[in-house]
Amino acid sequence: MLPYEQRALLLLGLLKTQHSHGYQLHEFIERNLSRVADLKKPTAYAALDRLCAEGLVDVQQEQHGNRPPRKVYSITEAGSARFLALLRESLRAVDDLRGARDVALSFLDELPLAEAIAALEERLVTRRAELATLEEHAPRHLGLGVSLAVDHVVALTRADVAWLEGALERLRARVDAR
Amino acid sequence: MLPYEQRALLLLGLLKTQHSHGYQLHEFIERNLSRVADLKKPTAYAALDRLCAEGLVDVQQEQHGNRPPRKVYSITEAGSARFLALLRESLRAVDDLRGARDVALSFLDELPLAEAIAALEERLVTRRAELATLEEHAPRHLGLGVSLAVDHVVALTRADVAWLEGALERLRARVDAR
DNA sequence: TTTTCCATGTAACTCGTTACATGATTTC
DNA sequence: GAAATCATGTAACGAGTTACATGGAAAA
Repeated sequence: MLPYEQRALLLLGLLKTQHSHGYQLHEFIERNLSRVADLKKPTAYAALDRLCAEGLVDVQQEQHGNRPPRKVYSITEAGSARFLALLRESLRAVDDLRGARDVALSFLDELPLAEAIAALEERLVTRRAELATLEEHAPRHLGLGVSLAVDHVVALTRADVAWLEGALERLRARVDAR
Repeated sequence: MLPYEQRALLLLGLLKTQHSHGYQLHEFIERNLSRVADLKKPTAYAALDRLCAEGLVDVQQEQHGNRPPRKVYSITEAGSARFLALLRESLRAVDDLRGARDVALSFLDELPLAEAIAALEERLVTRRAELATLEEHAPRHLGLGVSLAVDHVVALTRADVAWLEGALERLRARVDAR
């Protein structure tokens, strides 16, 4: 669910530290960076192919015993340069904070108040659960950057929880006022 | 940048109040709902075609003088039912809060600290400007729902600003500590 | 007179997802 | 003997974007 540029940044960034193969990269992302990014397996493989075609990484086939052969990627100089350029660019830019589901909020009035409240309560439960997951065993040994990134997601999630609590309070006040 | 379901919800919701043509709908969204949703013209027209094909809306051609003919859409009963179903569903669900640009945060360490700080300061300026835009002349006469939706975006933007301020403070402390 | 507004679209493009395929190997 | 792991992919699908096309009317 990342645009290609951010995928490239992610993969190049990981390859800068360790040359490794697709499976390994994907696994690392799922295990350690899932709080920050979400990269599907086929998308990751395709991105690596493309990075290769663009000359940003090199490949070597590797085989251990008769396990499936690996394609081990390592970053090139062009890749390093690109990584830095992407990093600078992306660090400056902002993401759109409008969620797709906010459209529904706009039509809240069309639903009986009690039902709207119930729906938002479900939303709140989900978010609180997410927040709990984010806060327990967050990755620590991965450097300042990753901590900041996770912290960012946590901050936004907390804000969403707080907003939901406030909104629910206001809506409940409307019920009582009848 | 909305998935089809949310586009459908948006268009059906507007058509519930007023039957109107594509141009008008798009304009209304741009003018009044841009803080919440972003729907491109070709995407809107395509969505209306599709809603029509699914029997959720009806069309009639209309012509005034010799201005371009209009396709005026009105919601069907199936459309109303669908609207309510989508509304209930979407109100309960949560959006993913991970931004694409958070990947860059993860690699902050790869940049000289001063440069990272400068980049995030730019980010902060942009967000503050967004926040100002959001807060001035926000739509009022559009009902509780829209106010809530805008308020939600505002809350998330404020949280992002606050997070950036905190992060910058911590990073500056690191510079001073050298 | 040039620009903007009205009103609809098409075409070309990139993107990303899901589901499936393969085949050996280690673990339960 | 079944299931999960390792490792790579393909195919089919549908979404959404940008840029362009059209053509009259009103506004600057």
